[in-house]
Amino acid sequence: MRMSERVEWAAHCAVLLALLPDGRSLTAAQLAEYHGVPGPYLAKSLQALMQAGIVASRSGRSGGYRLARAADAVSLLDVFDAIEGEGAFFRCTEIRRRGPSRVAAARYTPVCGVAGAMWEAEQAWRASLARVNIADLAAGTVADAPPEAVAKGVRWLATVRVT
Amino acid sequence: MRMSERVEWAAHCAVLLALLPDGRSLTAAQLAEYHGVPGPYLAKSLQALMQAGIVASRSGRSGGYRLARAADAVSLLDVFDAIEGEGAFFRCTEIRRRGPSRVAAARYTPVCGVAGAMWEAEQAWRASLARVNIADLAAGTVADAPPEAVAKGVRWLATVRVT
DNA sequence: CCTAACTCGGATATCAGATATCCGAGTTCT
DNA sequence: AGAACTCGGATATCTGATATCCGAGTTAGG
Repeated sequence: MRMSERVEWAAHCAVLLALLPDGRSLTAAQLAEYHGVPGPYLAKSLQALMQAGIVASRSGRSGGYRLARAADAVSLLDVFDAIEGEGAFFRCTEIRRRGPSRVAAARYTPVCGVAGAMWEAEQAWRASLARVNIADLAAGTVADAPPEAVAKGVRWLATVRVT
Repeated sequence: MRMSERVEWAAHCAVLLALLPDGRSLTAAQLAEYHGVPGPYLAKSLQALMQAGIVASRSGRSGGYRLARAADAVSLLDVFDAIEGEGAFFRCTEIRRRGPSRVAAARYTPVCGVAGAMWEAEQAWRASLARVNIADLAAGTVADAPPEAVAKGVRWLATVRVT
């Protein structure tokens, strides 16, 4: 069970957008270049972030993407759900209601023990991700990154066409 | 991101094996019939449980599967890992080290913030699953199942060929 | 001891979802 | 008003999961 790489891309894009100066935005192609990922495919993930209301896009000649709300109001869980969809890891197919021990469906408890345990674990996972927001990650990235890498990033930002 | 149905099958098989009378075992075909799932494919999952040391198999004319150790020594996490493999949900591809801000690899912190948060959430998920063992699930299944379903299960067990 | 039947285990087709890409609709600046 | 550039949804390719089969090995019985 592996999550899509696009979650990683989307998270890093959100962090970069959070670090932009006020009013500045970046195009999908620029975000792709900065992260070294295929541009047309990254666009698909940006569309998903758009539909989830995490980023806002502006069309036309000076268009681009920016965060749609404050960075500390976007959790890592929001980003994950935007890319992967909100379906649970575990989907109970009610196999207890199949086979020779089957009785009428109404007689069973609402959730079987296996599904309940899986659901509880998933809630723990979601709660942990919900505690992390993009502002935290952005601050951590700047603090932890090699100073030279930050400087190169700033230089790159000065180079690219302003949108 | 969805886990394989085989995890559900494997968990229910482990529960059923835990409920068997001492010394009794069931063949792959019998386990498949009881759960209403495709036999030859379930066998693949049983092989995975075998390699993980969760169940033990006996070959030959009176062969079958039984739990390899006490039911309370098998966690739901053990079953999950046996089926899905132990690879993490999130695999960091180090995109921070790509693109125009790249510097020498040695200058970076060991784990980036995004990967760290993902890893922590995954640990919470695993810890929750590790707290649930097959003996608990077996007890809960008997307690929660409709009495008639339990009776039908016992009758079925008396019907099938003893291995 | 030999036979025969039945079991598990790994190798093999089929299919869905993810991956990667392209072109059209719409918008903004000149 | 025109032109160029942007986003957005529809389209090929491909890896991994799904479902199945047959052979090797083992056990009970004659």
